[in-house]
Amino acid sequence: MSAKPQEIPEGVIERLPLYLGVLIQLRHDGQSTVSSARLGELTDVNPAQIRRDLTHFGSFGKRGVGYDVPTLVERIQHILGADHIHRLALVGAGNLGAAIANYDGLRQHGFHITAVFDKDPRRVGEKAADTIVHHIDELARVISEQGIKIGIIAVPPEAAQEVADMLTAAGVRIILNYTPMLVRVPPDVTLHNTDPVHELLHTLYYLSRTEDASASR
Amino acid sequence: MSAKPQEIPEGVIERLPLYLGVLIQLRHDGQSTVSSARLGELTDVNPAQIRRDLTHFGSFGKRGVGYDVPTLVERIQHILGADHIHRLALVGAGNLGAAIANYDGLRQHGFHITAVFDKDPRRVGEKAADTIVHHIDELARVISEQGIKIGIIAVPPEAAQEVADMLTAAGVRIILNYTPMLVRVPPDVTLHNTDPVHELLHTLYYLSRTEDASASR
DNA sequence: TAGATTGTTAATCGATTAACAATC
DNA sequence: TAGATTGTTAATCGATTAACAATC
Repeated sequence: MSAKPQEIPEGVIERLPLYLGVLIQLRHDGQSTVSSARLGELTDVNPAQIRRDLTHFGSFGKRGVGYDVPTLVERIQHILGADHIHRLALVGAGNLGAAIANYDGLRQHGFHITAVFDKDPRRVGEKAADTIVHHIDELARVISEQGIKIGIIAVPPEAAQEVADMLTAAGVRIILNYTPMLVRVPPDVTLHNTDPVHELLHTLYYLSRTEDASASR
Repeated sequence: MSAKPQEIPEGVIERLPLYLGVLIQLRHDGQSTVSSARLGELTDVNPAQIRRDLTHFGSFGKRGVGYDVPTLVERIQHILGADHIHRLALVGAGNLGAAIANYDGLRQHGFHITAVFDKDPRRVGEKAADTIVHHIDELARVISEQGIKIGIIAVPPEAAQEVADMLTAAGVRIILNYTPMLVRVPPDVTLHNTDPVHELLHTLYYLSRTEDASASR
């Protein structure tokens, strides 16, 4: 009630995972320290911006030296809440679901898929990630038993809204939607859409521009 | 040389696909006109912002009435360069590749996957999207023959950079990278990374905040 | 100490929004 | 005409960047 909520700009939070990715790479390469200048090169972010972003959370560097890589990794992980394990629910065990389940980048960041659901009885009982595929009717029970707060939707588009509703009702707070459907969720649930079409349309603009330029006599 | 390049803010270009998605939905529902106010509700964007965004490209509305839905759809598609067909190359025919190939949201926006490649000889010759899987050694030939400018990387992470290099060398200008690897491309190639970890880490911050709040005594 | 690089302030820049005259 | 809603200006807001004193 006395500590103010410290309104952090959205842009800062978006850049932290970017810094983190590069820092983990640096740590892996055995770099012990890194300057904001070097980090700026690697992330295409202005060094002053990096320093300013970090000061929102404290002072992590040493003047004249730079930032200690392992320490900064831990600090950012802590800020993001990525310093402990999170259980995920994956709904849909088709091609897309299988790709996500096999992807171990998630595990490296502490995201463990501990529940997988599918509607198709033939897929129920199969292995996926490190668990067994449940029928979707079990969703509410399994998710609340495990206290899962993060869900991934990888079902056919027409089922997306229904699945989102089920996840929400079961207590999920973050939803990653891999279908192109716009789904509605209550205000206290954070939704992220991952639609290749969106990205393509966006970049397409720049392609059209340069092609027009070279095509125009 | 005389018409100035009309520097359009990045944010504007990012929002256009969002507007387009909703407008296509509205058109499908038979809505003939829409106001910026209504569009604002549906997209969570300030109506003034929508109007201002559109004026970068002309005046498409009618005062007192709103915007004609089919017309605005066509205008935005034209601005983005999505008013004609684009051929795509997909590299990687595993689970993820198959999911992308089967996804018909791409086709609806004029993105046709006309070339698929894989390293595994057992997959070569299989059907994928509307075409046959080629061996990756054929990549340069097929892409340049078809004049493909957009490529999707859906291979194991360790091969990402190599594939990016091959695509770039073959003349591809836009790359969608579905691996978690940070790949390097020349400045005239636009790269988009789609990494679930990034999104999750980002949203996680907000989850941690609210949980801390309720957990702190 | 001299050199380097942070943390932080102040200046710049650009994007968002409110307001309203134009006009359908 | 009265009501609605755009296009556009001007005001606000916030984010980025340059600059530099603090300090390792």
